[in-house]
Amino acid sequence: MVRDLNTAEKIMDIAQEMVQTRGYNAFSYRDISERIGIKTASIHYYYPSKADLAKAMLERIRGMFEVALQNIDAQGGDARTRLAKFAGIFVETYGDEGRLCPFCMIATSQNTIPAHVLDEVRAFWSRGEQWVQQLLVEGKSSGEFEFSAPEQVIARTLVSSLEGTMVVARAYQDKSRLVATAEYLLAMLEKK
Amino acid sequence: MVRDLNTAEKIMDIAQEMVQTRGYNAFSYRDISERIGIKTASIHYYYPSKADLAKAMLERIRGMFEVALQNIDAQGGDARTRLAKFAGIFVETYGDEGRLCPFCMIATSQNTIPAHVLDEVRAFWSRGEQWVQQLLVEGKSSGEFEFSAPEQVIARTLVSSLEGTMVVARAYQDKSRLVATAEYLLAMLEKK
DNA sequence: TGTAACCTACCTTCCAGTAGATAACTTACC
DNA sequence: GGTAAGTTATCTACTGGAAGGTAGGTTACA
Repeated sequence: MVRDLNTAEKIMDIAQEMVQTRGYNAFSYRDISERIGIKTASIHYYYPSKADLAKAMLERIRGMFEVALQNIDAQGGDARTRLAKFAGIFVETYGDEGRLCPFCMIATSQNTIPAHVLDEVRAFWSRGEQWVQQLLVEGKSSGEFEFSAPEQVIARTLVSSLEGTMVVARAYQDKSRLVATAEYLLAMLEKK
Repeated sequence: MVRDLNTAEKIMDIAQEMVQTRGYNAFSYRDISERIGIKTASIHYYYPSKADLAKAMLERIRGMFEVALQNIDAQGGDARTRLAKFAGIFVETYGDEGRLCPFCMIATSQNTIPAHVLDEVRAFWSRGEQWVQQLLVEGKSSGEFEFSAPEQVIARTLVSSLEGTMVVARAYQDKSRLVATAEYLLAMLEKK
């Protein structure tokens, strides 16, 4: 028999896609099993419970997110450019088929999941907000940005606005809504 | 026998609360039946399918939203005040227990519901955006607001940002995130 | 021989939805 | 005013399927 050492990842890939497109409570182990051709019991072998699967999936995405942030930092450039790349992560996630943010999807299901899964969601947003906040401080002191509100408020607004705009954009099947809002939010920070 | 003429509304009340707190795919006719003390078959008498229930519920909320908008207009006041009242609708919806926007919740389930239910979601947002856009035009011509982006982009951003911020605020159980973001988004429109 | 990676078979619970009965009230008509 | 017919709102009982999860067996490779 041909062994596939990446079954665990395949499971997560499909779970992630389904969370992004349908939501946590609208996909089942059966859905996954049919897609990759194994039985549902085999999925339980890798992820004993659905919450375990969700948590592992969110951990993996957080890791990828961290890499993306560090890549942006490594590439350098001015604050405006880096912030645009940050927003670009959300636009890329949305893709062509309207994939929403997995953390946002889990957050909308928060009263139906174990509390420790929600820890992942907060960890993701807190990290993103912290990264943006730092960038705002830099951009302000370098004179690129001009604003009077606290960096924390602006950073939080940026992140949560992108999350919500992904949801709305998909309802209209209009990616340009996401792009336009991202551009507007960034433009507001620039010197008049 | 004592008739209760409001069973249909009771059903919708509970359905709405559950959509806001748990999401469309995380509540059942059984949940409702247990709460109001009737059998699930009786709920089907009023709303043959779950999608019918969702649609009726969204229609009702849109009606209440329309009334709220007209009340704001009727009360008058400057553009900034009226826009703050608009944002206040979202803050009030959030309440003390973190109730999310029913339309946002349905939108995150969009690939699991009939298409005509999503029409309600778009109708809600389109109406809100249109109202805000009109207000932005007024506020700019009166000199209250100052901005260079198209009114449509700003209106869309305002609405979708509030939606997303409700989700994030609930994850942190921190209503002040919602209030702070609403204030920031409004402050950005004011003359420097 | 041990273990990783599956499988079959099963359990319990839940789900949306249907069929058909029934009791209570309303209306129409004599 | 009495009664027949229809309507409303609820019930019991059920269906077929899907859900998450478990127990224990099998296969294949190291």
